[in-house]
Amino acid sequence: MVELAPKSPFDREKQFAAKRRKVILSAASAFRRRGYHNTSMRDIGEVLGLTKAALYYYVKNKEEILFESHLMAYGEMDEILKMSQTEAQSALDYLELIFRNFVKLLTQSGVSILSDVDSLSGERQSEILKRRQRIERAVTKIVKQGQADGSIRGGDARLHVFFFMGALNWLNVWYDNKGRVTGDEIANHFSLQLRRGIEE
Amino acid sequence: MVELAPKSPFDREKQFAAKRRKVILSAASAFRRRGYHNTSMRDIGEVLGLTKAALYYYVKNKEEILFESHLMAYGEMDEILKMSQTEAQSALDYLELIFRNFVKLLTQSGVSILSDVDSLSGERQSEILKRRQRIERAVTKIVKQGQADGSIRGGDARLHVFFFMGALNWLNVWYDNKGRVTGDEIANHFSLQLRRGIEE
DNA sequence: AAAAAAATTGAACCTTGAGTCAAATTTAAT
DNA sequence: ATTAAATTTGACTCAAGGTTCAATTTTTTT
Repeated sequence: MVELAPKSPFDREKQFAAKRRKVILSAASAFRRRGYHNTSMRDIGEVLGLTKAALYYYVKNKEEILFESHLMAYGEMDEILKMSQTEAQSALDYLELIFRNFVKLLTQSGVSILSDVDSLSGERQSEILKRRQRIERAVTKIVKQGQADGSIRGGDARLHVFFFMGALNWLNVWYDNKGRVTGDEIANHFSLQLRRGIEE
Repeated sequence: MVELAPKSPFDREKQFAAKRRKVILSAASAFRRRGYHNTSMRDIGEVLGLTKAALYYYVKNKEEILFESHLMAYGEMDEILKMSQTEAQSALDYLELIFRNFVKLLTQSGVSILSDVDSLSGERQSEILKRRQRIERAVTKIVKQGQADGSIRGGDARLHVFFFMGALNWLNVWYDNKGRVTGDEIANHFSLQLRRGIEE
């Protein structure tokens, strides 16, 4: 409840933004575990010691929370994709690195890929789908590069991608921090399985 | 609306069971596409030319539909798993075959794996989770056999399984019969990627 | 064609949970 | 300490959608 006391006159906005972010992250985590519709505004507030009414001070409505949590996840994934590719490595190496970081993102940060896209309506839904597509395209592009540079075997690049992106999404369903398997172990295992699955 | 006219006095039950099954399959398909909570009883009825009230002649409530569609999917998967394993083949070959059939099941029959398990309550939820576990265990067992007979490389067998089962579940999200890729293509592609990913 | 059983419906009921708002409380600034 | 702004709340409204049921229509049986 009590945070580090802010002194300078202008962290107002920051303070607000930070708490808003907390709301969204916390909600996203609940959405991931229980699903969007099985999580009430009351539930979301409770975790943070707030009434559901208080949430509306930070967000316009529930859908906005879902929307923003999607944005957040895809934002992080964009960051990972932006990592500069070392010249030396093959496209496969590059892809493996990206995938490893995706796994880390999902297992170690609070961020989670969400799938209740259908609960978003109109513009928001299509924006999120565009973001997902953009990521899929970027990854597919790398796969194609790999097929060109000889590090990745042929075949429908999109199918290659769907396969291992599926593994990633499914991770969200079963992975639980408290399990015996650590995020690093998963990252290692998964990136090897990815590599073997598509290498030349 | 009009079906083949039944004659014998005893297809009553059959008739009823058949229509009930239709209701469930149709609903399952909608759940898969739009999600459980984004599909109203009205929606479900509409597809079949029924009022939502009529549905209650066939099912006790909405949750029962979700429950039964899960059962149906896992029932089919159990069937696939029951296929006798030819002595000759390695565990990896066997696994590949099973996986291929899983993919076919999801792309070609109306059956779909559903994920709204959290919308089931109490007993039902745990029964479904048990069924899923049972399948996962059976598959994991095959992987372990493969590691023993030398056809599958080492590593945490459960992680091997989660990876490609993820691909399977994700399939449900993006695959659409009307797309350019056929179910067979996917089956071929996926089973190869599975094999390569874990072979010794 | 009448009677019985099966199937379907329209109209209501009821619960849940999202969203609103004026008032109360807490925190920061003077 | 006082004031003002920021934050939170309790009580309420409202709509959506699941569920019920008596009445109606359709189908089957005799």
